[in-house]
Amino acid sequence: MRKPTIQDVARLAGVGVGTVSRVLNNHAAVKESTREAVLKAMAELDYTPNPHARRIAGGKSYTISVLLPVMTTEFYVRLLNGLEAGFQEARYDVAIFPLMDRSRLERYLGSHTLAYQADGLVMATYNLTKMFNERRLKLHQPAVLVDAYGEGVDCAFMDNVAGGHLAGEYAARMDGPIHAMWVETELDQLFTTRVFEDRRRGFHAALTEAGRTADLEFTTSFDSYAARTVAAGLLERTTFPCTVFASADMIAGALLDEVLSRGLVPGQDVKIIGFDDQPWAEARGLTTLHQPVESMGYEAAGLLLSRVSGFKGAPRARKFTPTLVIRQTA
Amino acid sequence: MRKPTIQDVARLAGVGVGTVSRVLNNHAAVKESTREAVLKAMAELDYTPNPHARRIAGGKSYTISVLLPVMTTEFYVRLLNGLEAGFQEARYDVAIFPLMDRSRLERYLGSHTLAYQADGLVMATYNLTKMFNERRLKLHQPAVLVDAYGEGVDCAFMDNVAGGHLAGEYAARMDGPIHAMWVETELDQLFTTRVFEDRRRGFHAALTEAGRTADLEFTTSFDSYAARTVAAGLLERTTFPCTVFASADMIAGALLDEVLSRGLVPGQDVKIIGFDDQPWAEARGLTTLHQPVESMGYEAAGLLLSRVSGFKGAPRARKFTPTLVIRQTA
DNA sequence: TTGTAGGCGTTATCAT
DNA sequence: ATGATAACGCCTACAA
Repeated sequence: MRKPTIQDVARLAGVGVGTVSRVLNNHAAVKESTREAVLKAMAELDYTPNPHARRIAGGKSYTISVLLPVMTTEFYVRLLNGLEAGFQEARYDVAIFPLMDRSRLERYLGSHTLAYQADGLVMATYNLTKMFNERRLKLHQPAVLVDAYGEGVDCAFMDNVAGGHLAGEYAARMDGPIHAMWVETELDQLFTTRVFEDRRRGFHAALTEAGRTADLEFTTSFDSYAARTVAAGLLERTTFPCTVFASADMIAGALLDEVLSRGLVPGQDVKIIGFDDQPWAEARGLTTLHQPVESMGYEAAGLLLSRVSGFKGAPRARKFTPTLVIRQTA
Repeated sequence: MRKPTIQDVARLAGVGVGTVSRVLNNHAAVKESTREAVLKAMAELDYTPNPHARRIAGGKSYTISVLLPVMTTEFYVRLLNGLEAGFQEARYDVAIFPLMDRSRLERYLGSHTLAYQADGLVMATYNLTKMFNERRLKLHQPAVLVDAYGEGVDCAFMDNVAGGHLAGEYAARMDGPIHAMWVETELDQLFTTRVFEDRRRGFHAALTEAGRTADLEFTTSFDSYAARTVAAGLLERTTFPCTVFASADMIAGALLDEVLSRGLVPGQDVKIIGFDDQPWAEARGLTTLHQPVESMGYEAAGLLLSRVSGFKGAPRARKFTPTLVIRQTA
């Protein structure tokens, strides 16, 4: 009752193991009739190749590892969807290795894990290649960065500067003071991300170009309760009408709550621009920046797959740009 | 510059590969002096064993696969933490295979994926063993259910009935009408979970035992905006003071928002009991049910590891019980 | 076009 | 206590 091997298939089909291997990896030159015979034998035995053996024999294991920060946000679900879609088309499996904290990272850098043994590695949000270099560790398989930018590596990333710029352009056209709510960035030097910094840069650039400046600016942690408190502070100090760029939908949602609870009218007294286009954004009429996250993931998969297949060209960087979705709040 | 192998280590240490393998798996009988020599050589070469080769050689790969529904909730992060802690102690790696939808599941059932080839399999939330049986597929490695219950398999699960009961007992002691807010359960027959149904059963049982009954009951989707709307409806219809069992903290949070925005006093006009003890629950003073999720994951890891090590006893089921954390809202 | 044989990195079974 | 050596399941020359 043990799992059938390539030998079993060869025997049943009356061919050599080499031939079976050839049809398995559709290496050219297999007579159609024998190919069919082999396929039939495989089906009959319910044979599936052993990825470990494949890998060990110097071939591919058809597995891609994804190093992903553990965040309970919609963003990563969408990213995963895009990645999976791309890899699945090429019949690759993806295994996720959650990066919970720094100690976890150390383990991966220890380089004995399975993550390290797949055909390719995708690193989301954090550019871990730096670390590999610093420690003079060699990456033994092709890698791609997604939602991050790095020199010398293929990468697919979101242009948060452009996103912030779009928000700024739009806000500059509104009457009344312009405010902003930013998100506190992580302090861990390893796990640091520049998204909010970028959104801010783009936003300010756009305002400047339009001859305007930001009035009040607040920073909050990425937590709806905290954001709500900060939003209250903002509403205390502003005059109306005003426009607020809340650099993440979660923040925008909290602000929206606070606005409504004060009997103010969103889109009129307070114009709100979010960022992310969360699933609920449409229902709440939130004007926000939509990010093509799935496309970014899909593209990253394509970049990596080309490397896995032997592509040797120069590193490629693919930039994705958010689009402004105008709804009722602004 | 290729990765060092056991051969390299053996050569450097001046011993045979067999000896190196022995110290690697600390099989008995290796002279202390040679063991040290081998260890030194491994360190020097920065050697780490190849899990694929280990697996192929009939040994173990020291990798566990976790089949996990992709959900952006704190719950799964905590669960993962517990699982990882358990496996890590035994020096096992864990690879996560995300279950996004039914088609994904089909692939895993196809049984050729790497997920299927680890030393053990943990299935979270969904009892996939049923499916394996229905299709007469054989699981080639030990499996454990976590956050799910199943006959004939080891499992570690949360007693949501008991949790609901605790909420009911507590609510029954309050003055005024008792209401409840439930969460709409998924409709996919495969991906169905009974947690909210269980919480409800326990809750009603407790009320009955106390000679009371639930007054208003609402159902909402698992979304804070929708919940807020439902909460508003509830507050329109009730009299005060009242007590509300919100069967998930996210729902409780939305209700709390609505209560505050109406100038009502939580814990006085409206007593709120949540479920989950989310990170923010303490800051908001939410009375809620705390689930020992990490412990559950840790225990599941232990159960699986014992199987992987050859334990043949009858299936074991470990039940974990939530505890009521009383804060300001009730 | 196809079969045979060597090798991938380990573990396990022999001897010694 | 330890060193050869045969598996493990597959891929890839090489030969036919």
